[in-house]
Amino acid sequence: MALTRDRALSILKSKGMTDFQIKVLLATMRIPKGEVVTYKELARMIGRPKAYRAVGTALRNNPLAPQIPCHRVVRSDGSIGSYSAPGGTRKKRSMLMAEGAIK
DNA sequence: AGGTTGACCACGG
DNA sequence: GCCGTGGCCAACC
Repeated sequence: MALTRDRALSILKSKGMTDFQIKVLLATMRIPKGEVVTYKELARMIGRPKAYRAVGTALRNNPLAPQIPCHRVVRSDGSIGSYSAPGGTRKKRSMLMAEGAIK
């Protein structure tokens, strides 16, 4: 069963996350399977176009991976980026390949 | 209140 | 492709 936006919001809030972190994670939820966005694009989506570095810091604490698909966020130069959830960057790459998002 | 730490970016060399 | 440098921003100590 898919995680609804409202349910995610209440969980994240109960974790004591900041508004910035919550906005990042909610925006990440909107990335469709089979697509990727960059950290920079994600920053622009939440109205903080220059906070792309902080976006990475926020995703690092994603308590709902991979239900909130932070593995679909990659670097602007096309490289994979990192992944702190169980399985690490290797897992990130394999999930993206399984979704057909990357080579 | 100030310094440090990152799942980053752009530009060079 | 690699590495260094300066810039950026939120969280953390």
